Amino acid sequence: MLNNILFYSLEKAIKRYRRFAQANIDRAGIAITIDQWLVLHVILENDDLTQAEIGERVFKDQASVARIIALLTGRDLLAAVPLPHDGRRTQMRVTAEGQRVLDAVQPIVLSNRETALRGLSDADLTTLRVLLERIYTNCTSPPQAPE
Amino acid sequence: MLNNILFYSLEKAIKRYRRFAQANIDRAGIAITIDQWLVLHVILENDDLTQAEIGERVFKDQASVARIIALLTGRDLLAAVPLPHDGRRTQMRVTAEGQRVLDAVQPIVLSNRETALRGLSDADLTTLRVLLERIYTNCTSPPQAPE
DNA sequence: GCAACTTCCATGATATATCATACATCCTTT
DNA sequence: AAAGGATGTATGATATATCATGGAAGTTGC
Repeated sequence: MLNNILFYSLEKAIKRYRRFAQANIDRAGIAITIDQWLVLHVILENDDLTQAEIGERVFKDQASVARIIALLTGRDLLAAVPLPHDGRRTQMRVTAEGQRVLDAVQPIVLSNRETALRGLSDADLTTLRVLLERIYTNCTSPPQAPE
Repeated sequence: MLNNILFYSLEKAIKRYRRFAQANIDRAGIAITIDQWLVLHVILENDDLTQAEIGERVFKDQASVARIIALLTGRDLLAAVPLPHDGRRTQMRVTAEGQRVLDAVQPIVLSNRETALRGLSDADLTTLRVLLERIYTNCTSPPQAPE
């Protein structure tokens, strides 16, 4: 039964956290989604990643990243500069407005995390992380034998 | 920094698990999504819930439940019988085909959970659950004072 | 320098999440 | 019974997730 309810607790916690975090951003009057913020943040730190590489860092697939980038570009938080040496790609640049949004969201994200983790010790966090990573790796190589 | 990466681990674990679980259902040749299965399962156990009540049990909102029910009904896994005493509602009934799908998916779900949690002790699961519940409650009452 | 392969991105189709709203139906109060 | 409020459902708009595919551009082997 523990086994049974664990994934409920997981879903429950993550969904609640996401709703909570988004609500706090909304309440601050900042028009960006958490997912868009994540992508923008990654691009700020490394502007020469492919969409697939960005996706790896935020656990999204390339298609999702492409659409998020399109939205960020449409809102002028991100600008695409063609790369001369590779016609398939463009270099992403966070615009001044994008930087403003990042700066505005940053303290909210920190506060969200702090609130969400209130009462959890460092040891708790480590335990949690280790167990979650274990679940991740357990799900990574499919169990079925070669056919 | 622990704080920092925890939510990454959370996202990572849950997304991986969902992909893993869905892949195993797909591989078994069963045409249903995990979310549809969840809703169908809840309805089987209790066929006189409102969409909002179903949503509470699977952490979805009423709109999502409505759409999932529409899909299940369209695939004849679920049938809607009007309730005589309340014209707004219909009673949901899992069809024979729906029951077949539930039965087929059940062992896969059990095996998915077992695989995902391999190597975690009961104590680990309890710890995990307690910590996740704590995150949930931490995010539940917004921190800001009444206005 | 061309064919085959690979990489990168865009996009269609479908499912879900969220918010908001519309609509019908019920219930309560007077 | 009529008005007002509450409840249950459907649906629009937008964002994301996933799979699949198409097309452009790069690379490799010959």
